[in-house]
Amino acid sequence: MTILIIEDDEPIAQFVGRGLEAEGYLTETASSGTQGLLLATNAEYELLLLDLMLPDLSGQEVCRQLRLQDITTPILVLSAMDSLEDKIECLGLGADDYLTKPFAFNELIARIQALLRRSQGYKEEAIELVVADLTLNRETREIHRAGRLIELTPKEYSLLEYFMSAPGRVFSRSKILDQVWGYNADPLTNVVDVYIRNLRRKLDEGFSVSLIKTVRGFGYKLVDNELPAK
Amino acid sequence: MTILIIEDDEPIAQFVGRGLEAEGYLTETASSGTQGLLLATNAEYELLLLDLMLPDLSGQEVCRQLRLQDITTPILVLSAMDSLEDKIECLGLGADDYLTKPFAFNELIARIQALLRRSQGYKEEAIELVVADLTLNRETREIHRAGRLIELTPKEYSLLEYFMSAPGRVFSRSKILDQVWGYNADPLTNVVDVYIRNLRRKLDEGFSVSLIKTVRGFGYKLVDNELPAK
DNA sequence: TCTTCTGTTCATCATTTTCTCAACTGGTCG
DNA sequence: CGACCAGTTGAGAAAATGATGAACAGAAGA
Repeated sequence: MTILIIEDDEPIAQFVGRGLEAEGYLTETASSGTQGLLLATNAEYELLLLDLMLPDLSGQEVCRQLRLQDITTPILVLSAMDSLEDKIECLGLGADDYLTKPFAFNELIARIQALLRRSQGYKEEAIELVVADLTLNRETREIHRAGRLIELTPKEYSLLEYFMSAPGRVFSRSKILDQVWGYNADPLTNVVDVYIRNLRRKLDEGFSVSLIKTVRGFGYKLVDNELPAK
Repeated sequence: MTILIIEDDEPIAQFVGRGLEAEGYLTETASSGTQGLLLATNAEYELLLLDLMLPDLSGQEVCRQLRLQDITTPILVLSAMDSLEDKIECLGLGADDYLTKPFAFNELIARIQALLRRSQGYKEEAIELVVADLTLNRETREIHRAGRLIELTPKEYSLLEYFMSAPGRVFSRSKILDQVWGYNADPLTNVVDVYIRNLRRKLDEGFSVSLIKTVRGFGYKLVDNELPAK
């Protein structure tokens, strides 16, 4: 769930970024058109917030290029220009929505949610995830293993939630970094390993069966729900 | 707990908004049909006040779209048109009541209360909320912990009521801001933290068990009523 | 009008979390 | 056998987060 903010005005970018983070989104910022285009082309984002007035490459151009490359990430244009033509031009170039500055933060959130809902379809998210004797409740944020409450830090929680969304599936380190950390700036980091370790310590302590399996050369996976074939 | 006013005539919107706030409601305003539709779709409101004559998207259309999306928030239409047909058309589109401008403010209040009463009747709102040894009585607005009366300011009361409506559930700061403060113009404020602190001071003073739990990195929750999962 | 009470912001402090680093383990393969 | 690779682990510095007290403005009430 990462949102890319392409905006050269530092204070605005920061304001929007922090606000979105308070809403629970991950955010990244690009401060120029070319940088934004580059990031949007090479990483997966849930949504792009695009300013029109950018130093090197205009927002319009960023938008056009992305659509030319068949990148369908929803684009919400933020602009100081209030003219109908600008709006129409942007929508013609492939933007999905258009919001005029200054705007109420509320409205920004509403539009983002609307776009996300539209792009993700209506897949109902389960409130409680269950894998083997492990349960994760999204409403209370509580995790139990065999009835015992397990306390996790936010990152540990996100990581486990990600694993539990697809039990049995193998996730590569870089995929995990992308989805849980929201960026892949440093490909040499071993945070993932470290967090797997922390999770293992908290989840498996006192139990005989380990829930997270290492897949050598690929990554990690959570044990499957299915009964072991015997 | 918030009423959304969809009205493009600034003075009227302000007049109604202030009046409702004086009555103790939280209000928000949308100045166009699309904006109103957007907000009503993506945030939770208790009631919508809908003008028919709107710049971009007519009130009728807003009404129709909302009902198409299965959004059942009560809608009170405000209109300058006094014809029976208009009224019938609106009610046919899913509006709940119809008030002709100009109207007496008193009448507006009366109809709003009627609608709220009707819509909340379905929800079967409990008069007394109970969590652990804490009780909140909506009729007397009294709060007791272990029999001891606790005095709260209005904001503290709203906050606690919100928490008690879903014990055990984790609420993010922004969600709390949305629901209790009714806006999030400043997503960076820490009022919520401060109010939690006030509540804790008043609720937990002299008791050994704290009722409000911090969920680091996410928000707060009230202790759960349920027995621990076995 | 004056006073008190509420709501809110701000700065500071303590704690927890995140992440990097470097040493370590154990299997694999020349 | 020894070098190497992939992953594991512990420790600690740096950053983020939450708790708290104080200050203050504006609203409500006397």
